[in-house]
Amino acid sequence: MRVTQKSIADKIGVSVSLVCRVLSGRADEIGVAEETRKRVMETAEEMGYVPNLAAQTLRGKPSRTVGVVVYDFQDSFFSDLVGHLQRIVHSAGYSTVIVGFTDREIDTQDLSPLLQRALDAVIVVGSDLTGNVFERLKHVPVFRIGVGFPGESTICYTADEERAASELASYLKERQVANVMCVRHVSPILERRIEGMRRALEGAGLRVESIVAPKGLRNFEAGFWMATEHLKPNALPDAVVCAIDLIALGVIHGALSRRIRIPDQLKVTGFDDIAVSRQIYPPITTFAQPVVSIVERIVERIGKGDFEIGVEYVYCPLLRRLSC
Amino acid sequence: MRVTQKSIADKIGVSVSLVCRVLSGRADEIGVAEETRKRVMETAEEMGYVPNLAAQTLRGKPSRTVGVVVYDFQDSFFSDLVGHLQRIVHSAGYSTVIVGFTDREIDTQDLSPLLQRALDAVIVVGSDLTGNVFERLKHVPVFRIGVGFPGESTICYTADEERAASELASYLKERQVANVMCVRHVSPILERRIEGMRRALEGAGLRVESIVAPKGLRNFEAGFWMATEHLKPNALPDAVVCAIDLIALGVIHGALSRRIRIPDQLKVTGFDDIAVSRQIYPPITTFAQPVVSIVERIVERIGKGDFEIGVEYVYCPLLRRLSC
DNA sequence: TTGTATGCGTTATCAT
DNA sequence: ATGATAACGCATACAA
Repeated sequence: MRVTQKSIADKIGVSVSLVCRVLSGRADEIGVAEETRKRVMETAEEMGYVPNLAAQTLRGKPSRTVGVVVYDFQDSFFSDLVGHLQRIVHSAGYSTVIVGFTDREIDTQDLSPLLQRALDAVIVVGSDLTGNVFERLKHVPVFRIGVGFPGESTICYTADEERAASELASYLKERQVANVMCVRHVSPILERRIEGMRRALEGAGLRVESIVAPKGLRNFEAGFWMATEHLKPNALPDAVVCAIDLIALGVIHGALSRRIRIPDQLKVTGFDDIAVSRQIYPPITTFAQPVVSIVERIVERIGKGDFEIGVEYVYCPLLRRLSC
Repeated sequence: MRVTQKSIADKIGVSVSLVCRVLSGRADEIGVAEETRKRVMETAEEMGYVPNLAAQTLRGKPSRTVGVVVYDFQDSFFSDLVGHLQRIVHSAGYSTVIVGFTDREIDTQDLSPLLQRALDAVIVVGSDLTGNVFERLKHVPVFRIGVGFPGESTICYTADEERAASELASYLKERQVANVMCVRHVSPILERRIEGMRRALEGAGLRVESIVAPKGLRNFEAGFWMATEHLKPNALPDAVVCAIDLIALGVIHGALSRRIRIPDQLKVTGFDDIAVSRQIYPPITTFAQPVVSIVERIVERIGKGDFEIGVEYVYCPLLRRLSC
């Protein structure tokens, strides 16, 4: 049996409420004999008392628990993000209950770990989630990292894709790129991002060809497929632009395996700055999403109870690396 | 205010206990008028009733929650693992409370999210954790993925490193490798693994040189440092053997950036088969830890309440790929 | 300075 | 077939 306030009280022959007052730290506030206080503290320590969260929660105490919904655990952008999130949230004294999905629709059943609990907030990571997910989470503030959909009641931190696109256009021009290929994809969010890039590139006078990956290919595979099916060594574009690093990774893998040299013969760009992008050779030119500061801001807002709905666009600096 | 059994009872003018019986599914078992049953169900649905986990837990119902302790979130072996774990655990009807650390000692405070909760089990992922972590988790069965330390009361699934080492030795011999470099490292667990490999390689008649990375370098950086500081283009070893893929990734990055061709001039091997190892070019020859089946077995055992202490050695097949 | 009583939401037991 | 009551562990208002 686990140690409760009652077991402590019984042991030293006082009442439960006295023990409670001491343990909840308001001993002096209310007035408790110093000696009693000491005895309670010592006994609690000695017996290994740990407060029962269920009981506290039932009494209405905030559980200091944050729910996390992760769309695609296979994309290391998200799993890295969860790592940071976990660390930052925890150092602010919260714990995390995580629910994740890869490549499938979410149903209500899936969210029950979050619905059943008293949560201080929910953080949704990953963009390919539609509105019905959020309708179930009405009783709790929802923060979202990624692109939201119109009319949703979340506090959304989104990459400033427009600015990124225009920065990319200038950079490619500066590097004498004239012909570009884009990898298109089933994900509506990535479509949107790559479409913004296409517009910016064409606006800057570049020629853009879009390659649509077959349905069912995941990110890396889509990039790999594009490289093996559409990169003709004798008619290469100057650059391939990708919506995320994982796709770029696939392009680079496909290109290198066909002995296409990067970046001499072909430049490749991504988005997200996942760890691998720095770890492969050549490292990928990409945009850094400032995930740490986003998460820090979110945790800070959770602490302050600042839940004002809205979208904030976050600047993602271009990291010029060897792939481009 | 959230919907409770009481609010449902009030609305349709019956007692709470009746509502409870219907909602907990034992309506027929005890005897409830079909019509009443229906009305309760419909009202609950309509009002959006969700059982209060805290109350259920307080009553002693298993919370169907599994605690997860992750040592190094930056190593994608672990973050991938968390993804699988999350998925498998969840599809068996459990939720996960995750606690993570990177590069620092764990103190009791850190574990409080786990200690406070009623957990069905704890799964510890990552090996560089000492005994005092587990002492605090005496009241709950602990499963461990990775190497345990002697005398610890956990149910441990460990890679069969001995078998892997001997497989590696045969493979390298088969490939006419005579001189090998090993990257050594501060982590005691990785030290142990690489030491086992060294023994096997020398036993097979290979010459092995160990390079010790400076303290403070993390996995990738240790590999990178080794490649840039110790690979002399005019005196290369035939192969570099690494304790994990992340270190191998660093070696490969360092080698490629110095125009050393892999695998013609230098072979590189890793361990873990993280996703990147397949995604970079050339892909890394490595050992696959069967994480999915390990996690599945653990979840199955949690369900059955089979908590018999012990160590199980798991076969990790060698995946022959282009880096070697 | 300390103790008693009450309620959070759910459920098991006993009573009607 | 349905209702009343008590208990889980904690925290508070109130009484002593």
